[in-house]
Amino acid sequence: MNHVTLKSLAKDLGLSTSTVSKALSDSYEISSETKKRVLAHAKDKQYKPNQFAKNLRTGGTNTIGIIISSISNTFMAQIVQGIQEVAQKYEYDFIIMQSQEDADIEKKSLENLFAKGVNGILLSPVHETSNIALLEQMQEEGCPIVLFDRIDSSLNTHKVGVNNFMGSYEATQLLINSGHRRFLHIGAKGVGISKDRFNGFKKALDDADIPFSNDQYLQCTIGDIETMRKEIHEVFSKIKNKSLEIDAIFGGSDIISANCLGILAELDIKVPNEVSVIGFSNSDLAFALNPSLSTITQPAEEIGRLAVEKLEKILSKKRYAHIEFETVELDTTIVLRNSTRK
Amino acid sequence: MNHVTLKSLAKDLGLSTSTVSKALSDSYEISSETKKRVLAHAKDKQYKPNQFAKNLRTGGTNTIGIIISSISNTFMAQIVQGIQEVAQKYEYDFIIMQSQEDADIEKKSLENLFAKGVNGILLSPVHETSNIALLEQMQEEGCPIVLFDRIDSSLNTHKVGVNNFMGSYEATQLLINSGHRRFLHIGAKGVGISKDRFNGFKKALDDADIPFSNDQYLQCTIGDIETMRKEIHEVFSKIKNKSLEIDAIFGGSDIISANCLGILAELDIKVPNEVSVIGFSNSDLAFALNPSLSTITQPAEEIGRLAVEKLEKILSKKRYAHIEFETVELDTTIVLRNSTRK
DNA sequence: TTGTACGCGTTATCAG
DNA sequence: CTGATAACGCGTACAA
Repeated sequence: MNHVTLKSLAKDLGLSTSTVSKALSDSYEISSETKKRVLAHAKDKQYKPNQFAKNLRTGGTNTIGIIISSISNTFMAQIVQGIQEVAQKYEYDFIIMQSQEDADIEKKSLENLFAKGVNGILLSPVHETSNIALLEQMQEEGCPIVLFDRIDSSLNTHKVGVNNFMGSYEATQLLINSGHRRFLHIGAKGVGISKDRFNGFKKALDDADIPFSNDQYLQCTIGDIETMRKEIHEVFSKIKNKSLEIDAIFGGSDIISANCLGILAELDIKVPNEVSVIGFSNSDLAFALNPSLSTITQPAEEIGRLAVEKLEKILSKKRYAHIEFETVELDTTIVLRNSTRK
Repeated sequence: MNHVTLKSLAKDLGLSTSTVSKALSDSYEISSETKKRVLAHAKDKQYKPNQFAKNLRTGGTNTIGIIISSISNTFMAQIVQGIQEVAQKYEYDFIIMQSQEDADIEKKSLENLFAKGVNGILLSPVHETSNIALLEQMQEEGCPIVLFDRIDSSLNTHKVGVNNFMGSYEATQLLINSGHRRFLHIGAKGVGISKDRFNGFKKALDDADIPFSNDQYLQCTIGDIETMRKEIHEVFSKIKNKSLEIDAIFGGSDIISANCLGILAELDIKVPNEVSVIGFSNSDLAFALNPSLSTITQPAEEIGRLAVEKLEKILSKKRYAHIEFETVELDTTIVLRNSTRK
């Protein structure tokens, strides 16, 4: 009684495999009588179709590939949560791969997923130009790509993320309205959306006629956490010894924001008395920080959900050729906690 | 030029599919001359074997299933990182599923993975008795299971985790040595390893003749974060209004520890002046908290790596019958930061 | 050393 | 409404 297959079911019931197959897929060709018999027996025997045979036959895999920078990033984990939710709905499996902010690893992952014959890929690119040629080729060969989070790539496809410019603009404006004037903006080097975030920030300053000089903008290394900390530490030291006057720090990503607070504590710079801090962050721990961290929060799960929906849209219409690609920019939410002066 | 298959390669080279197949798998039956030709051509054509056909043929899938409570848990994310590392080495893919602390979802996930024909499963069980019967059945039917993190299950198999008793014992002892006497221990309700952690804690107290009453032990709900916070908040309120005298709080898991700090800050209970805090935690943010959180840290990635190695061991020896299962208990590391008085 | 032929479990086509 | 048959791409006895 090893494996229950179509054949074994057919034998049990005195039917042919094709009849059983059709019955199980609720084909109109089969009498409801037979369907009932087959279904009952299949359930009884706990029949599970062999996915590989199915995939081999149909060409599809019912699997989508996901490539993110790192799984141990709260924001990404939340997105994956959303992805899983909708993927389940459409009965997709998914394979997660990590690019670790490295374009070469990203390339390998893409090729790997493609070789596995995934139906489509959800990608948060390493940077705006990484592997564009490969991605285009994959699209042509019938493997649709949907970008999420980092949606500044020049690839022509669906993109799902947030309006980084606006989120940044509004947060900055809030800080300005509560009296902050000398800002330090810390962004991620080489990441395109960092530019949008910086631009939103800068626009708010300009609109309020607040001066800004280049030493108020740090583009720090991502991918290597130690280097990042060192870079931030260096600038904060200047704040500590008053060679750089700052009253508000704006962290451009989840990881940057978290590290800012830790380093400020190390240097014994009081938050928010000496300096306010606000940052893009989706960590549940933001509230646990002391002072709790004011954040610009992204609808991470919604990004994940929408990304799958977009992919499904392409997948379901594959044959119908021409698709109008769109970019969805969701709104961010600003949560003011205790790291910012009122 | 659609798909490159064995057949197409064979045609190109004027060979048969079987020769090509054997050449590609480096069979001794094929002349090194032919092998070179085939390999070169295959590389040229970017031939990728169809996994589904291969799997269908061989029965295996080269895929392992992973079931964890939640992907947005730093500790689990780190474990997955370790898993990925070793899985890559053995050329395994992996599918991640989340049980969300729910035994029914765990069951569905197990069945799903089994139906997919994964080679084996890495599982961090919802609790010590969840789905034991199913797991045993799956093992019998040739799907090996390796447990990690929560290794108190009665299932007979390889298990990889940490020595929770000792980690807890030593941490408590440290706090005792620095003068703490009135402890509050917060564990996760229904999770077996919480008992080990509590027992280690209790033993340290006993060995030092420190009295302990039941209201110094809170078993809080996991799976629903709001409920957890409410439960913790309630107890901490007693500390605040002095109806419960406590000078040290011991958080029994990553999530618990983080929430403790947040709630203490909310209630304006000074750490470590009024109360010291130490907790099991693997969050990178521990250092970013203010005061930074003293932690008992688990070698998460190593747990992941070892778990895959154990699984591979079973997989490679499948035919050789009798396997001696073992339980690996790695050591924890205590990192004292500023949340504990010296 | 190479080629032939079959089967893994499924779906799809076509005939009955 | 049902059944025989082919095919998906691969690996492997077995034959040459």
